[in-house]
Amino acid sequence: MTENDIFRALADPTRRAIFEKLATRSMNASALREGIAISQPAMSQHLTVLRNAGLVREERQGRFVNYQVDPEGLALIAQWFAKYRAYWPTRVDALKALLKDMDQ
Amino acid sequence: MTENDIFRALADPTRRAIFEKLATRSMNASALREGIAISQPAMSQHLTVLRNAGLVREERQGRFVNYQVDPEGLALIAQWFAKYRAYWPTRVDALKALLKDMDQ
DNA sequence: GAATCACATAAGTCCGTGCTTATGTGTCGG
DNA sequence: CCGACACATAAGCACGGACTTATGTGATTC
Repeated sequence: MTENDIFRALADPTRRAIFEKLATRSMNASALREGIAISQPAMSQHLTVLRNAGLVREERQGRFVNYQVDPEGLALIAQWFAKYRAYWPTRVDALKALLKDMDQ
Repeated sequence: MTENDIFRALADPTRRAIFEKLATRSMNASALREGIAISQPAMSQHLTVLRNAGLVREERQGRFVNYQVDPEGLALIAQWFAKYRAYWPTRVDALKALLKDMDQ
């Protein structure tokens, strides 16, 4: 689970699609395949890459494996981007709104 | 300059090193090579990738080409991460400090 | 307990990509 | 203008990665 693992995991558009789908709600590998044209082994391999990157967590439930977003990977990569926040043209207003959200 | 271009550009550790070096101060391609074991053509190719991703801007100055961080690419990718900010374990205090910095 | 299901792993193939060497293009100094 | 310099582009190669088919593993159902 290194910075490099995370960037390389997110470099693949299929894996980003998987991650984005998991961000809406946690689900198992079969459910993840719905709507994404991909074979079962390919999905399994992608999930392994995402898991090794710390972007996804797995939890066995009988013969199913439930997957969910792992905050650790996101935190690590958010830290990387924070180093360059000076270059972000982010509006202060948008940040204030975000802060308000988090306070609630 | 798509989301995919940016992620793929950042997937390479050498390109991240180049970008990080440029984030400290803008410089030309020769100066960028110092400290990074890389040939001149390889550096040129990496800079092309970073430029196409919108992560870097170039500005001709005589026979030199000065490179600097382009905020556009960072903004686009920051937007992507913002979608998953709900998963970030970011401290509210850290955000408040950031907000304070930006107000100044 | 045998078949089926959900998923992982193995092995092979193909294509993209990062490197190299060689050469091209444009700019400056003498 | 002519050599040197800063950088870009071309072409070829070698490796990694995403896919495939085939098979393995463990849990469930009847």
